[in-house]
Amino acid sequence: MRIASWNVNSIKIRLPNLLRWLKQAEPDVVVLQEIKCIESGFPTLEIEAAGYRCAVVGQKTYNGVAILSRHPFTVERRALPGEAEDEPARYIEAIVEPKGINGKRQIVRVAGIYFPNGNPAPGPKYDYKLAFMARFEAHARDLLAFEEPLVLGGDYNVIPEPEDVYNPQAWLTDALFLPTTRAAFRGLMNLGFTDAFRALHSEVAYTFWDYQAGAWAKDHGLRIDHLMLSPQAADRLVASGIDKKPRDWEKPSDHTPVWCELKL
DNA sequence: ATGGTAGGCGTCCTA
Repeated sequence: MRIASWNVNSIKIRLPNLLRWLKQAEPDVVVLQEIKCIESGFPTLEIEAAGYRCAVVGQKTYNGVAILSRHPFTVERRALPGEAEDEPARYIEAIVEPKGINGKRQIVRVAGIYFPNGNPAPGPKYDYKLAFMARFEAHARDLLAFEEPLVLGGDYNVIPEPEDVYNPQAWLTDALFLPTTRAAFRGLMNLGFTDAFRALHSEVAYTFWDYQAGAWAKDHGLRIDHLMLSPQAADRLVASGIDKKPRDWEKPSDHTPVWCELKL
């Protein structure tokens, strides 16, 4: 079971790249962020033709998340607990149920999350980021109680450690790297989650390169897209990676996919 | 050198 996360920065612009990547990477489940459209504008037919069912939590112009899956799934949540109807579209959660081997039922719960950027900090946007992270942590704690394979994937907009940014000194006051942000992220991790990429890789690696200032050419990147695994998922982790190729294609997203493989 | 780029029901806002 291969599960991936990708901030596509507009599904309309990125559809050709998404279809190309689905074909070559063959993920079972993908969570997308920043689709930037409402559900009726989502290219469901094209993605279904590629073999994936879709669920969309849409929003015009900004944000928006989706889950794609080759296996049957049911959507469990379309927002975090306690969020209002008009809250930005940043969360989707589903239970994926692949065909069992020997008739054995095996499920994996997958959440797709688009955390607030939070800049400029301090300010109301940063306050919102921290409030979102607190709401998310409370829900993640509840989900852990199910003791099931669980993957929380998305654009966390958090640089966890200095080695996850090309120039930590330049990012000390940024909302993605402030001590308060990193502490909130650690609080979440310390509930018992495993970073699927870092668990298997010690090398420097990034998932995002800004469009500006030749960041991609100079490899000035950040690692801000993460797949967090519950203990039951971490026990099944056999591989993970960051697929840099799509960042080098025509009309790229500024993010590239992160993925993990679970032996269910 | 305080710039630069991308996307969107867009002449600004977000990232």
